Order: sequence, then structure tokens, then C-alpha cells
Amino acid sequence: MARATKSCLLVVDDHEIVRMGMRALLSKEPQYELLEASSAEEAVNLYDKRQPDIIIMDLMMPGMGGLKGVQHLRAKNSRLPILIISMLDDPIHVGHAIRAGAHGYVTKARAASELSKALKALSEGQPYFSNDLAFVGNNEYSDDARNLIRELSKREFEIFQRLVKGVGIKEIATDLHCSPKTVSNHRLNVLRKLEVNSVAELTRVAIRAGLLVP
Amino acid sequence: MARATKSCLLVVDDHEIVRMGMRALLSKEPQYELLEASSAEEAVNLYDKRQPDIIIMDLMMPGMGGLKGVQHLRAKNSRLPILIISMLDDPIHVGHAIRAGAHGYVTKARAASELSKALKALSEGQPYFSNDLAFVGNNEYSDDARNLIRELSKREFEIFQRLVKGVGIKEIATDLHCSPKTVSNHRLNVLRKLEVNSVAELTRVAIRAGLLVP
DNA sequence: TGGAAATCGGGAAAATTTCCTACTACCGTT
DNA sequence: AACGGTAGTAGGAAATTTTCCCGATTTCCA
Repeated sequence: MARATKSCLLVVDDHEIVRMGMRALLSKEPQYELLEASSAEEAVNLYDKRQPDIIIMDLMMPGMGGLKGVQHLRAKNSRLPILIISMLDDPIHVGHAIRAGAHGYVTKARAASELSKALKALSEGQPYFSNDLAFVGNNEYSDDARNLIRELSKREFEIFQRLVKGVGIKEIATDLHCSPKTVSNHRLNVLRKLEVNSVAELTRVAIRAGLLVP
Repeated sequence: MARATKSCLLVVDDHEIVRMGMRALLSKEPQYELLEASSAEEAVNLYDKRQPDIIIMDLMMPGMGGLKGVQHLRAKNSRLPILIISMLDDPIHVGHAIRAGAHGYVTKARAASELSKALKALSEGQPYFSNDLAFVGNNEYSDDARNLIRELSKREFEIFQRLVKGVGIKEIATDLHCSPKTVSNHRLNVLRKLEVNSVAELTRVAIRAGLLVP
């Protein structure tokens, strides 16, 4: 059974060979329509023209580079799912990517086996980090944290994400087009579901889960 | 090929046995010349006389103690590399040491294996924190965070520590025997000195600096 | 010992938090 | 088609916190 609406992916990588691999990889997933760009600049232009649903971006590219690219796209659309595909697996680069606004990070070593999972997560608004990244997923805390976070509803998760970044109630309300009271109420539910009593602890849960870089 | 200039180390520890170990440890590194002191007071005097290039200081010593010693030396020379060697490995003591002005912290458990690396880092003006302090990073962010935290006053630091653990205003006030108003006011000063707008961000600064486990 | 920094906290307005309740919408069942 | 469960929304009201202002002590150290 085919899905009614196809998702449009934009793959950004300066190496033709990588884009070819990506095409091969995604040929098994007919729900995705594929766009390609070979630089961040081109990606930004293409985004304006075609409004893809998900971005898959390499980090190391000539020109403005992947990080700047993420920032530009993020500025245009605060909710656009952006997945980083990179050779690099160290926390610093992952951190930079998260700070720039990426929602996921998959190493090229893991791309073949995890790309599909990552895209599914991203398209649902969830983060995804491949499990060969040392600082996420490998310790006992991060698993606990993620299990708790999975209990959150879609809306609660949106509010959670903003709270741990330090966004205020009113700002969140504006952003999400609802009343500050609603945000406050969700906030309380988030604290309870995550079994904490403060935003300080909430932030640590987010960091443990890999949703936020320290 | 020997280096043209020797570095002069001042080892400060009240236990002869520790200083002996240090001597043995550093006998393999001829680029270091060794001075010794058995108290912070003596260290300060010796510093005035001999101007050592690096200080290695124990935390727990009779007299003014290691922390005060660090403060005194730091006041004399804002760039003097000071490395703490301590039995203690908890974030609180590491935090105090950072605040006093130390650039590095190595536990005695790790001294044998990491001292040399630490001294190299310190002599190059880099921070070093031994890696059994699992939560402490040595990246660019942790350094920034520590520099900001050094700006906090004693009281502000006490409040900072509690805020990032999720303790509420009233509880902090009770704990510190002062009014909630006072705590609120300090809180605001802490946020400003640390250049953030929320406890969520404050928490990340604490984690980056190694004062809090994620 | 004089001045700077730290500490404490009141006043007052604004914002947030907490705990209620309640309405609506949607989803899958029976 | 009626039903129950879950999610999302938001108001009321009281308590707490936050922010920004200010001034009074105390402490430190140059």
C-alpha cells in the first residue's frame, strides 16, 4: 500500500559518489522523493524553490560548509528536519551540528544500516543519533532518559525541547500558537512524566538523551 | 636534544611521601626542575623568591589550605599555571578549585599516569582535568564555562550550585539562612555573569565546566 | 584606613507555577 | 453510531518566583 503523500528529501553532499549511494539506499523506500545538491549554497536555493520535507546534509563541504547551511535553513524554517551525515563521530562536531540546529546525526559508517530509521524519526519530529556516537546511547543513563522521553506526547515533546533550551513560557506560547496557560500545564506534565521537579533537572535529562549538547 | 630552557615546577603538598612520589615521577622528565613546599604559605613565599613556572598544589593541607593558596598565587600572577592534585574527585571540590583559579585538576589516583600530560597541557596554557573526572571536558566550551564561573562571588557560586541541581528558591534560602529575595537577587546576578537567560542554560554551563554530571 | 566589592533584603509590578476543572477533537472499538 | 480513552486546549485562583529598583551593612585588601 503506497502512502498518499510522498516526502521530499534533499540530499546535500559534494561527493557524487555519496549521493549515488544515497540514491541506491533510498530506492527501496518509495515514499521518498529525492532532490540533490552538491553544496550548502545550492541546497539553500533549492530549498526556496522546492520546499523539501527533510534535509540530509554533509558537514564537510567547500563553500559555506554544512554547519552554515544548517543555520541558514534553520533560520528559514524552525521546524524543518535536518539530518547530518558525516565522516566525523566526535562529540565536538556532533555538538556543533546540534547547536546549528540539526535534529539528527548519522555517521557515514552507519548510514547504510540506520538511515531509514533516522529518516523515520526525523519525519515524526523526533531526534535521531546513530549509535556509534560515543556520547549518546552508550551509557545506562541515556537509555533511561530516552525511555522517559518516549512517554511524552507530540505536544509535550515540543514544549520539552524549548524548555531545555531556555525558552520562556510566553515565547513558547507564541511559537506554538497557544496560551501561556497551556504551555504551563504541559510543562508540568513534562516534569512529571520525566520524573523531575525543575527545568535544571529536565535539562540534564535532555542532555543524557542526546537531545541537547552540554 | 635537550631543551634550551628548563621549566621550574613547585610541588606543594604537606605529605613528604607524596612529594617523594612526585620526584620519582618527574625524574624521567629532565625538562622540569623541581621545587617543593609543604604548605600553601611556604609555597607563596617560595613563589616570590623563585618565580616557578608551574604550581602543583594539594587541596587538603593544614594552614591556609590549597584553595586559599591558589587564590593568593593567582592574585600574584593571573597566568600562572596551577594544577591541583587531590584525593577528592567530586564535582564540588573540582568546582571550588576552578573558582579559586586552578587551570587543571588531577586525582592522586591518576597522577602517575596523567601528570605528564597535565603538565604539558598546563605549560601550553591549556586546561587539564584528569579523565577519571568522567564529567569534565577539556574542550573549548568547558574552558569558556570555567572562565565565566570564576567571575562569580563565593555566595553567588553557592547559589549557582544549588540552582543547577534544581533546588528551589525557598529551599536555597532556608539552606543558606537568608531571605528568598536575596537568593532571587543573587540568582539574577549569576545569570548575568554567566551570560545566560535561564536556569536551563545555566545548567549546561555547569555541566560543561564539570560541576555537574549530565 | 578608605574605597571597592560582596552581601543582604525591602517594595512593587509582572510573570510563572501549581492545582483545579472542563470543553473539544480525534481515534479505534464494539 | 454510540463509547471510552487520550491529547490538546485553557480559565480561575492562590502561591511563588522573577525582575528591577533601591539602600544598608559588612568584608576585604591595597
